[in-house]
Amino acid sequence: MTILRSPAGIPDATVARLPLYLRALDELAERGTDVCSSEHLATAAGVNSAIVRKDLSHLGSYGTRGVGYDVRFLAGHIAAVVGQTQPWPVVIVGAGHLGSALAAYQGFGARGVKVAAVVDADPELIGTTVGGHEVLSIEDLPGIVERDAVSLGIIATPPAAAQSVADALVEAGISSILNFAPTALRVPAEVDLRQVDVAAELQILGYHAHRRQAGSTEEAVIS
Amino acid sequence: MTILRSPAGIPDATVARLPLYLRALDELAERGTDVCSSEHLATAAGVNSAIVRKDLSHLGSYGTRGVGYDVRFLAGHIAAVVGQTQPWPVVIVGAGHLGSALAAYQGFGARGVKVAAVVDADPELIGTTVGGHEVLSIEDLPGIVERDAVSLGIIATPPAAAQSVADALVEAGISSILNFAPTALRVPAEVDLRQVDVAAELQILGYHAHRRQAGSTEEAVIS
DNA sequence: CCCTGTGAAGTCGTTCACAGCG
DNA sequence: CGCTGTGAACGACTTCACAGGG
Repeated sequence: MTILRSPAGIPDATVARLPLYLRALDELAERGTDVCSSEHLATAAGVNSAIVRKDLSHLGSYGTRGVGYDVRFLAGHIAAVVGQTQPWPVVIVGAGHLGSALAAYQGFGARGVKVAAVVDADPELIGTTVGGHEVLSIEDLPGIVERDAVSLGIIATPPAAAQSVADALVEAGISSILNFAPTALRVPAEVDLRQVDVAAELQILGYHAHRRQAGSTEEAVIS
Repeated sequence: MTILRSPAGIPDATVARLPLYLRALDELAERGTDVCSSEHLATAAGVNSAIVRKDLSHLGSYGTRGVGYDVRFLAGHIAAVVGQTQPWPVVIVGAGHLGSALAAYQGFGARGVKVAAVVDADPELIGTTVGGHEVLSIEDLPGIVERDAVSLGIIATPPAAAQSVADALVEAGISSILNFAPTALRVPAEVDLRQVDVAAELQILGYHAHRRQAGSTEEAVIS
């Protein structure tokens, strides 16, 4: 008999949407909604309802047919799946504009993230305070990582420094990296790397804007 | 006969990689590389070579068989496709930590983006200077958009304000929005919307980190 | 001979549509 | 009767493998 369906092998696309559902469910809960349909959750999360049902089915989650999902129960379930039962400690490398903004960001707490430390290589910045965190030396990384059992690192440095920072993070034992520097990083296969490139996002938007403008005047000439 | 293959209908996945190629090509050009193979470009951009060739084939771009691609020519061609022949003016809404960091970001210039204005709703912030830009009132949006022909907007406000800001941007005539606020925005279909959610990225990384840790101890119990 | 450009195959994700349960 | 959960159809993207040109 089935006792526990361990949520193994959840598709990446689904995993990427779980945080959206979590956020949407938290909002619904705050507004006093106890139960919601897939349709309801879908609009709150900005996706369509078929995909919500398919995604949730991957977690082996139980809704009630004819009724919907228990908001609090589902939120707790998803939180457990993403390992957000207790906050993840994160180390931010780079105390420039972006690093400071991230260090000061108030929204992390509610999303299961807490800033363990901010480090930088620049002696001028070390010792200053950003977002309530004293900036430490990047030399201290190994100690910080071990002491707070940090497994997530954020790179918020200029591109030229990003690769060596990544190496240092891996060396210190960090296995998940979020990189804001516009560079392709080389990391070992077991390290999980995600990229945020604001300029690239704008260029993608630019492409579509460009097509909208040019679309009417330009014409394809084929054959 | 085929005179011009207008690059219509480029797959979204390809469009999303064009900025990476552009960045990689610019780096190669700076290092004095004149010609590069798909393999070469692939490693510089952090993808694999088959996808580079397929992507470039969508642009109708010409490499030389047995040799590779002319770095400068290809960069110019991609820049033209994404509409980056001249910088896109961008308006940043929200002069908090994140908005300030974006306003001060030095990397936009090289990537075909220029900050046209920074606006905020908070009277305390209006008139201050962030990243060399005087913060203007959000009331001035329509004027700014029209004067500088801005078509890209960045939302860097608290989530509670994001929807009304989006409405204001659309109202002012902006058709492409990059949203940093963790909220699902509702915009007209003709408006292009992209989302950057740092906390969500960290949660995704958290999921994998969680599985790495728990994977060995937990076990699936099926049937 | 090497590297591009591309059909074909394979993989992954989404959407559809409905059976089944509360 | 409504909504979940899911097989099946569909579509998109990636990878393979090789024909073809410089």
